[in-house]
Amino acid sequence: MPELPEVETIRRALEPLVLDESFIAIRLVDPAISRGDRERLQTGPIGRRITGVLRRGKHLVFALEGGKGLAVHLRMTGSLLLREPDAGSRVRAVLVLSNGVHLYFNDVRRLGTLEFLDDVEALFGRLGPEPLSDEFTVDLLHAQLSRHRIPVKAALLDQQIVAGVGNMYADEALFLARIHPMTPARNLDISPVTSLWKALRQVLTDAIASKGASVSTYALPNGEHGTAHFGFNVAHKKGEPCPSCGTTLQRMMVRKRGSYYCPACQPPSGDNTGG
DNA sequence: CCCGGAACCTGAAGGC
DNA sequence: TGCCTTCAGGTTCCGG
Repeated sequence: MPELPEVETIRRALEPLVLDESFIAIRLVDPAISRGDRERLQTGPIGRRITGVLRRGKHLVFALEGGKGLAVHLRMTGSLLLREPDAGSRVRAVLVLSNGVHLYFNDVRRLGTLEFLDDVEALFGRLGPEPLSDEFTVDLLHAQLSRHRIPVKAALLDQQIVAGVGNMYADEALFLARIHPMTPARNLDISPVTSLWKALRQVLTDAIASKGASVSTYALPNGEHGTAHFGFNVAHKKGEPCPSCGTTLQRMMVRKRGSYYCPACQPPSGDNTGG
């Protein structure tokens, strides 16, 4: 499941391959992948110089001349590959570049999207702060969380509160910060928010260094797998002992999302056990 | 505004 | 063995 570290890893891998090149064809194998107008998606990006590959939250954007862009969202099972996978291929689109590079948008579940952006900044403006940016301070996180009474786990998944955090890294960050996932976001004082801020930055930075977590279909463009999941403390580890205290890790549903946590290290605080 | 829940999608896993 | 149901989760939309 590509989250911020996975998308950032893909961005870093692709940028040197496409910088200053241009798209010469956008082939829609499965037209349903298109978000917005299909005609524009196939014609808009053609011939425009690629000025960079950007990431904002979980969005990957090929920045094009004139403030325009080609946006990719991999959702659950999408990947951008330099070679078409021979087995189990579910190629939904092929991006052909002026230097001969082909990018195969592979996606079993068909939830991923491809969109031509007239204004890249408009997309970016709809998202919350980047957790690894200088702008993202403890005070900003505290301010964002204080506006919501929803469970902190749900708040971390809200892309308008913090951009780029998904289910795995939310669980990992809450574990490091020793915060129960059901704790109402606005109940968190500056002290636990400081712990959460540090945990988010550490978890995301470490995962990027490990080239992302290959727990599902995630792979780098060259087919390589990331190793961040080997460093997970709680995510997808129900029934295993907590690496900190040995207590059996548990899984609970928070807003329909599976949430892994240590009941001893992350005890409920106050009235947050309701479900 | 705030929040919960359904829908989208398909392969894997579990129940009977 | 096989059919059926549920689950996984990022995002968007709808309803209370």
